[in-house]
Amino acid sequence: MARTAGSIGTETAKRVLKEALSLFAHHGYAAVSTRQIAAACGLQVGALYNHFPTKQAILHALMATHLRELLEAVSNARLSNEPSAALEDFTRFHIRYHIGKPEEVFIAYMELRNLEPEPYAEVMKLRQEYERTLRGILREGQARDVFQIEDVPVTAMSIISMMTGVNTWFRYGGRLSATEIEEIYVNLVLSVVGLRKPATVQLEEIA
Amino acid sequence: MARTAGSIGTETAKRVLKEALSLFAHHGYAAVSTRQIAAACGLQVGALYNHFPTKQAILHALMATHLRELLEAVSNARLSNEPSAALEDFTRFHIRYHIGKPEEVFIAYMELRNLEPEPYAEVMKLRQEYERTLRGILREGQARDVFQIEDVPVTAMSIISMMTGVNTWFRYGGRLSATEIEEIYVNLVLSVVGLRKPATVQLEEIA
DNA sequence: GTCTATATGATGATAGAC
DNA sequence: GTCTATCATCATATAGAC
Repeated sequence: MARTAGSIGTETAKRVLKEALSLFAHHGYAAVSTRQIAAACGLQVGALYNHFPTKQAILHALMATHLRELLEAVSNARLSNEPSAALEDFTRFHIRYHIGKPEEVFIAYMELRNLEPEPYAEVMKLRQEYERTLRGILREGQARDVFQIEDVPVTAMSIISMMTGVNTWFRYGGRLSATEIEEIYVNLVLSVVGLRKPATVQLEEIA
Repeated sequence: MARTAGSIGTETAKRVLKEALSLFAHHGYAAVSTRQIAAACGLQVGALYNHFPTKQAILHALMATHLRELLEAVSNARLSNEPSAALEDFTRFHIRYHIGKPEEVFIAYMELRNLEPEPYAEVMKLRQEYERTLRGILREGQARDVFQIEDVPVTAMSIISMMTGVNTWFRYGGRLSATEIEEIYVNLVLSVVGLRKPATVQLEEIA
C-alpha cells in the first residue's frame, strides 16, 4: 500500500522518497515531473503509481515524515529542566538536526503552499507542535526571571528563524565546521534572551 | 522593449509585473502558467510576449527590481554613524520595508532556484550587497568595542534570517501592530550583539 | 510490481491577421 | 500591441499485458 505518510513499507517506496527528496530540494516540487522521479529510481512512470496515488502524496509523505521524525528526535533529546540549560540543549539539537537534514528542512519550509488544505493543516500542526517546545522553555525561563523576554511568541519565532537560517548558507567544507557553528549559535540564542555563556572568546577579547 | 529588468516602461508591462508578483507569491513560479498571468491582466497569452521574451524574464525583473529598490531605500535611510544607533536604524528599516512588501520578499527568497545561472548570479550579487551593509555596521561596532560579536558573518546572517522571518507569520490585524513588532525586533537584534535598549518593559519588570 | 501504451489536457512559445 | 490559431512538448494519471 504505502499510501499513508506514517508507514512507508517497501524498498521501492523508500527509494522513491529518497530520489524525490533530492529532486524536490534542488528544483522545487512543481518543477519536477513524475517522469524525472521515476527515472531517478530506474522505473517507468506507471510503476510510481503502485506506491503513491499522486505526486502530491509523495510530497506530503516527505514533509510529514520529516516533521514526525523531528518531533520524535526532540522528544528523545531529553532537554534540561533548568531553562537556560534547556535553551542551550534545544539550540544544539536544532542546529545539529537541521544541518544534518538540509533537504528535508528546505522542502518542509518551501513547499507548504503545494499541499492541499487537509495535508497542509496536518503539516502545520506538526510544525506548531515543535515551536511549542521552544515557547515552553522561554515561558519557563521568563517565569523564573532568568530570561529577559519582551514577547514570548515573537521571540520564539525569531529564534527559530535565526537557527533555521543556517541552512541557507552553511556548506560542509566551508570556513566553519558544524561544531563551531553550533557553539556560535548557542551564544547567539542565549543573547536573545539576555544571557550569554560565560568565559568564551568574546569575553577574553574584551578583558 | 521592456526586456531589461531595470527599465520597465509601458503601463501594460507594469501591469504584468504586478499580477505576476501576486500569482508567483501565492502559488509559486513553476505552478503559475503564462495563461494565468495573461488572464489576470485581461490579455491573451500572445500579448504577454510583446513585453517579456520569456516567463523567466518576468521573474527576473521582479527579483532584480525588488532588490535594487531595497538597496536604494537602505541607501536613502541615512543610517547613523554610531554603531548601536546604526544597528537600530537598520533593524527598523528592514522590518518596516519587509513587512510592507511581503510578496516581493517572498519571491526574492523562494524562487532563486528558478533563475538561469546568469540572472541568478546578478540577483545574488544584489542580495550580498545588502548583507554587506549589515556586516559593515557589525564590524564597526566590534572595532569600537560596543558590540560583543563572536563571528561577524554568522551574526549578520543570523540577524537577517531573524528579521526576515517576520514575513512567515506577520499578518495585519493580528495581535501585534507593525510598530510594536518593530520595537520588539530592535530589542532582539540589539540583544544579539550584547546590547539592550535601556529603560524598556523588561527592565522595569526585573527591578 | 513493472512494463508499454495511451487518454486527456496543459504548457511555453510563435506566426500572422488586424 | 493585441488577437486567434497553432506547434511541439510536456504533464498527471490510467489500463491492461506480462
